[in-house]
Amino acid sequence: MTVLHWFRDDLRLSDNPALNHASQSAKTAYVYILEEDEAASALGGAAQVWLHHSLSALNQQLDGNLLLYKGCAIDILPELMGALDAKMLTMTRRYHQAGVKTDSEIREILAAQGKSASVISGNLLWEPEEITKQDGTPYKVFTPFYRRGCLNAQPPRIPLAAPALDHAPIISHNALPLEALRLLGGADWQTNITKDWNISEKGGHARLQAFAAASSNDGINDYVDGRNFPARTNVSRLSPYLRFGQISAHQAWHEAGKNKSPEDKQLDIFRSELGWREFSYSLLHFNPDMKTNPLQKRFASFGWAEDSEHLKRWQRGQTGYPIVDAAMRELYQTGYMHNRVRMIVGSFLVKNLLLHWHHGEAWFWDCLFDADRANNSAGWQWIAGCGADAAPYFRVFNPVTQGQKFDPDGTYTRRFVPELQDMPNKFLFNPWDAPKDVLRRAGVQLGQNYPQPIVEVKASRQRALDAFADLPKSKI
DNA sequence: TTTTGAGTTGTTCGA
DNA sequence: GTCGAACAACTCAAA
Repeated sequence: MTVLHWFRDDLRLSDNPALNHASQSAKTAYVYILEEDEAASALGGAAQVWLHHSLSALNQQLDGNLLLYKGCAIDILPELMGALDAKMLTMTRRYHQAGVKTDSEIREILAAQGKSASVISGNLLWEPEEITKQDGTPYKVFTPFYRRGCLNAQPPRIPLAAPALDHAPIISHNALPLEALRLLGGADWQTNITKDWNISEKGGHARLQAFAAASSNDGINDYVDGRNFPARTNVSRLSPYLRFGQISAHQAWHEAGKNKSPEDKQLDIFRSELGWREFSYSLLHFNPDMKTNPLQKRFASFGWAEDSEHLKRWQRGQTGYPIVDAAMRELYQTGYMHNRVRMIVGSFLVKNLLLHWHHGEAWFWDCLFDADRANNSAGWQWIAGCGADAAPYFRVFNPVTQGQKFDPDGTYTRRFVPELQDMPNKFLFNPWDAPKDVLRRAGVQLGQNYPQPIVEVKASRQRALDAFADLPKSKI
C-alpha cells in the first residue's frame, strides 16, 4: 500500500508527525504543490527564492522522489492518488482560512472515493483550541495567553526522529521539474540574497545549534539584552526555517533548553518568542480576516494618509532617517531584517508617515524570507496599535533615539548606509543637526548624496498622537 | 461579586 | 546627567 504525503509548510523529515504517520507500514510518495488557487495568496518574491532552494534540498533528502506540481490541489491530488494507487493522504495542519478550506474539500473528495486524508498537527507547540480562557473564548493579550495558557498546558512533544522511509516506486505522472515552478526571479538579486543562508533542513539545524551552543555573550546566552542590538549576533535568525517548517518549533524549544535550567532567564525569553508565534497563529485561527481587517474594529475608518512618494522612500530606504534606511536596505538586500529594527521601521511607517499598515504588511510579505501569514499580519497590527496588544497608543518610536540606543557605535547603520560611513557617532542618527564642517569632513551633502528627512520627528509624532486620540473609544 | 493591578519592545517633560 | 510621572482605555486573572 502507498501513502502520499503532501508537503506544505513542513519541509522537513525530522519531527514531522504527519510524515511519520505516512511512513508507518506503507510505502511513501511525496508531493509539493505550488498552489495557484485562492488557497495560497501568492508567495512574495523572497519567499519564492527560499522555497526554490528548500524544494531542491528536500528532493535530495528524498532521493529525488519529491513530485512537484503547480496549480489547484483539489484537481491535482485525487488524480495523482489514483496514478500512485495511494489509499491515504497525509498533511500537516495549517491555519489560514483558504488552506483550511482546501484541506477539508480534499478530505471530502477522497472520502467519496473510499480513500482517507489525515490532517495532523505538527507545526505549533499548542493548537489554538487548546489555549483559551476559562470561559472558552480566545485570549486577546499575550502575557496571559502564554504564561497562564500555554505554560500550564501539555508541554511541547519531544521531537521525533526522521522516519525510515520506504519510497514508493516513482510514477511521475506529469510532475514538473523544479525550474518549471519559476520561483527564481532576477539573477543578481536572487544569488546575492541567498549567500548567507544554507537553505535546507540541515541548514536550519546548524543555525539552531549555533544559536543554542553559543559562547556566553553570544546567541541565546546573552539573548535578553543582546537581541535588541541589530549589530550583534544574539537573535536566532531561525524565522525563515520556522516559516517553511525546515525546523519545528518543538526542535527549537528543546534544543534551546539543552543544558539549561527550565527557569533560566535567557531560555525563558527565547521560548516566549516562540510563544509569540503561537499567539499569532491563535489570532489567525480565531480571526481569519486578520490580514485585511483590524482586530480592533474602531480602526476600520481610521484616517490614514495617502502619499505614494513617502511610501516609495520608505521601501527604498531613502527617508533621511539613518536607522530606518539601514533597516529597509537590509530587508531589500538580504531578505531579512532584525527584529528591533522591524519595530522601528513599522512605527515610522504607521505613525510618523501615518501610512496604512497594509502597505507595510505587503512590502514585508514580498521582501522577507520569513514572510508568514500569521506573524506578518499580527506584527503589523501590533505596531499599528490596532491588534491584540496591551500597549498604549502613544508608543511612537523615535528613530533618532532608537538608533543611538540600539546601534550606539553605528556598526549596523553604516553597514547598510555607506554614505554615512565617515559621519561621527554623535550625528550619525540625526545628520541634519551636524555642523557644516562636520558634514563636509564626512563627505555628506544632505539632499545630494543622502536625503533630508522626509518628515520632522516632533511634528509627525504629534500628528499621529492627535489622529489616534480621535479614534472611537471602545476597542470593540 | 467586585476590586485591583499589570500588561514585549516608548517618549517627553520637568524636577 | 538621571529619575519619576504622565501619557487612555481595555483585558484578564488574582485577591
